[in-house]
Amino acid sequence: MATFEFDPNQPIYLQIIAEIKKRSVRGVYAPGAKLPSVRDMAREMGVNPNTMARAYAELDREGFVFTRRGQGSFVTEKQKTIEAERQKLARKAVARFVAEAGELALSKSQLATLLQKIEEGLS
Amino acid sequence: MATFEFDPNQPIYLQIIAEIKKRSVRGVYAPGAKLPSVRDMAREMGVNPNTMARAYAELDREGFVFTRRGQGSFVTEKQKTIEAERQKLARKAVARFVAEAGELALSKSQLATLLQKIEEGLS
DNA sequence: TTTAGTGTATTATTTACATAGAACACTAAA
DNA sequence: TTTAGTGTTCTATGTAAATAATACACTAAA
Repeated sequence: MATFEFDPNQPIYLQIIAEIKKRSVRGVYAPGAKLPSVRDMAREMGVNPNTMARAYAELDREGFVFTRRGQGSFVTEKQKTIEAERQKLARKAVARFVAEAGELALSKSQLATLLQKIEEGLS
Repeated sequence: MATFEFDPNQPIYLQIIAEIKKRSVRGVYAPGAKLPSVRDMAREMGVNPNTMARAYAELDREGFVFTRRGQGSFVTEKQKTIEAERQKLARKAVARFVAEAGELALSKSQLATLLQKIEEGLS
């Protein structure tokens, strides 16, 4: 199976947190859905259960996930929270792109070309 | 002075490498220009000289910088290399944005709104 | 009550990163 | 030759992340 691809230059538990949020945002996990158990998800992604437990605990602490001891961990039922996460991630993506474009001192024409590529890449 | 802002979740030496490349791409350091000494740059960015030395050594290994022992380190004189770096970074920025948009399952209208924001943000 | 499946906690080990401090090797100029 | 300014190397220390192995606490169902 997959064994998720991790960026070796970023803590794994942070990448797991981001991945679970993105899955929730795009509906892979519905609001209130039960997440795979710590051990199952660890096996699925190819990491140590302790690392997965850390990710789950952090998601719980943030309120994005709620945990029932003995039962499992579940994505929040609040659609508002999930929708807020989508907006947050979308804004961050735009902000980063704009920042990077600035840091490269791209000309307007160069930027226009890139934006066109984006639109084409999604058609 | 500045004491550069580093992301605590990414190795500092990698962020330094990226920063020097971006400065070169946007002309802060001209092709062939002498970089500040390891000790000066370390002081400027607020890191340990050993960390800066690691960044310089890596840039040298990549061929983006060349070093003359006893004289200093210099940005490559090959404009081709710098231009290639600009293109690489630009492509990466676009690819990441497209990937993130996909991971969020944004609708076409949502994406169109974001793209418009980008164009506005640069006008 | 027993069992299996949950999350949680603990201890130990390894590795990478960053810092600290010092020394070395080379170059250019006084 | 001496000095100052380069990059380079070395040893030591502290910290965070990840793994490994184990045990504990709770829940639901057999």
